[in-house]
Amino acid sequence: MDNADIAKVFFELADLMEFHQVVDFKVRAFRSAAQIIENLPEPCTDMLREGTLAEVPRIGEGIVRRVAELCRTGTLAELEELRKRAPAGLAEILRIDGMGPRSTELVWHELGITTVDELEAAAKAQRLRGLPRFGAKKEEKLLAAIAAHRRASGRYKLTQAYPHAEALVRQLRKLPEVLRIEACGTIRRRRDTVGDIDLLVATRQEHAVAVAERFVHLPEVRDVVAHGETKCTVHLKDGIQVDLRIVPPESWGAALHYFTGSKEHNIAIRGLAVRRGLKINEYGIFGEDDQRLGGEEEREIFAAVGLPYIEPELRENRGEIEAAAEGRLPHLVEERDIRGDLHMHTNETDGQATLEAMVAEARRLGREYVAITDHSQALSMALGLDPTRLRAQGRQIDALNDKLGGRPHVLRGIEADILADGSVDLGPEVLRELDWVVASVHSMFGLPRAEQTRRIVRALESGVVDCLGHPTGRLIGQREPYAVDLEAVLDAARRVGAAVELNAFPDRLDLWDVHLRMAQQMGVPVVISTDSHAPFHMLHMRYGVWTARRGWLEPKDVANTLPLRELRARFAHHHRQLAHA
DNA sequence: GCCGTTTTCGGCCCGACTGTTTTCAGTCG
Repeated sequence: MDNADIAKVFFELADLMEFHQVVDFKVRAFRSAAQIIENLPEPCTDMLREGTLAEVPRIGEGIVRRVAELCRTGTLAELEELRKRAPAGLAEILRIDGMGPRSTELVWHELGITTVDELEAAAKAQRLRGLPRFGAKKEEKLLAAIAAHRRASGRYKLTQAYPHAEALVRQLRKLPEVLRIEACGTIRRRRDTVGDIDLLVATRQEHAVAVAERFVHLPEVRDVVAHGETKCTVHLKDGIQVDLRIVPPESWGAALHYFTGSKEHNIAIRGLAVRRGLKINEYGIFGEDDQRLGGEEEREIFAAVGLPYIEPELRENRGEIEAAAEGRLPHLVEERDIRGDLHMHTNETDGQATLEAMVAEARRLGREYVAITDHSQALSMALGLDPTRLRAQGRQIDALNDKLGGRPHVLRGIEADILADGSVDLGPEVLRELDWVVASVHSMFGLPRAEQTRRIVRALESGVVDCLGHPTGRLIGQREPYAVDLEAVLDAARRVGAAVELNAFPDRLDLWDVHLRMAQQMGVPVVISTDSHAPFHMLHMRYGVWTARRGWLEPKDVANTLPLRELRARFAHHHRQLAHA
């Protein structure tokens, strides 16, 4: 069982316990344990074996015992017991907006409702309104929520939601009443997927109603879920939910911190505040007798608990508070640190633009170097290059370099397929003519974990690979990562001095936060690349940088922040090896 | 279930909105 499997069990356990009036704090403890296990930097099972699991904060005796049981038997006796007592469909009902544990339990016990379909039927037949706290309006809202649940089922890619957030912010900023505005929540923390868009506005008290009114009437809004004086919720025309909060300017910093989250980070910060006799809420920092001590700027929140400012991307309660307290917060990489882009395609294979057009865009963006890495021959559906075509492209690149005088410097590269047996698609006699070799898996995603791991490790150990492309192969919302022991892969990369890619393409963002930290801790360089198939894709670099920041990466961890000469020196060993092959 | 410069017991973040209440529970973030 990997960390995600174990986390899932604890999430389910917490959900089921909620139906059975188990002490709320116990449920929360399981849920927080699930979240922590999901994000552990190494396999939970290894930590259990080594006895280090219990050292993790908020993982105690009870959780360790259950993890051991899980490893031994594959399940938990108490989970099986609860599953027998609560029908499986209740978990889905719990995800309907407006249905919490108490209401779900109520409709189950009173009306025997155990599925979303049954809930919908009961609402339509007006059979819910007899229950306490259920009325005609609640039935109506539930029907709408069920429809929304079926439509939206889940989360949006950050790269889908972010432009919406930008557009809404741009429009509201034009209102004279709006003093400050920013998107918070998962958008500001740059998580790869977001459930909704959180907007925060600062305005004078007397203007709050007017701002809320303007917001719910924006042209993008399809329907209004809630419309209060300080809080509104709407759905946009494409289904995404937007929450707007309105606060007075003196509360801006406190609210910005509060609505940026994460929830776990906020709880930890508030816990520190409580110990200092302070109260922090979205309106400010308060001392004895509720005396207001600050909250206009976000920095004041951290200062109140004795910490330096913590970047939003780090706020997941994954050690950032301890790091801040000890003065060892990372100096996160920024987009302007990026000097080159080392993965892109042209219309020689499956790209949409010519070599010249791609390089022209890189020049416009001020890149110092770019690597042209078209597909290799094995990827026939993308018209992969054989040695002859690759050499012809190389001559074109040489000519372009002469013409542009090295602004940017264009590197001859390839994205070579890693074949089923772990060999690299092109031989050393061809690869030695190149400046940059990316190797990627594009087939046989379903191999068993051990085999997939062996395959990728073998490709790295060939010694000809500069960078492993999109190491997990996931496509957000479409394809799960392939089963692979990433720690073993990273260890192989470290041994042979290869980099791993952070693929900035919106569907991929692969690697992501947990892996990036693992790579950093193991000393494996990361390359942030756009995998561009068209000139405008090069703008996706920002998504890659955001993801890198979530992985605590500093410029020194990212190889393409290096000047070209140093980059070449760092990977020269592959090319020396090739020359002698 | 977890945790401890106030504690091995007794706390555990906090406020807005809604619908149904005749004073508030449930839900959400």
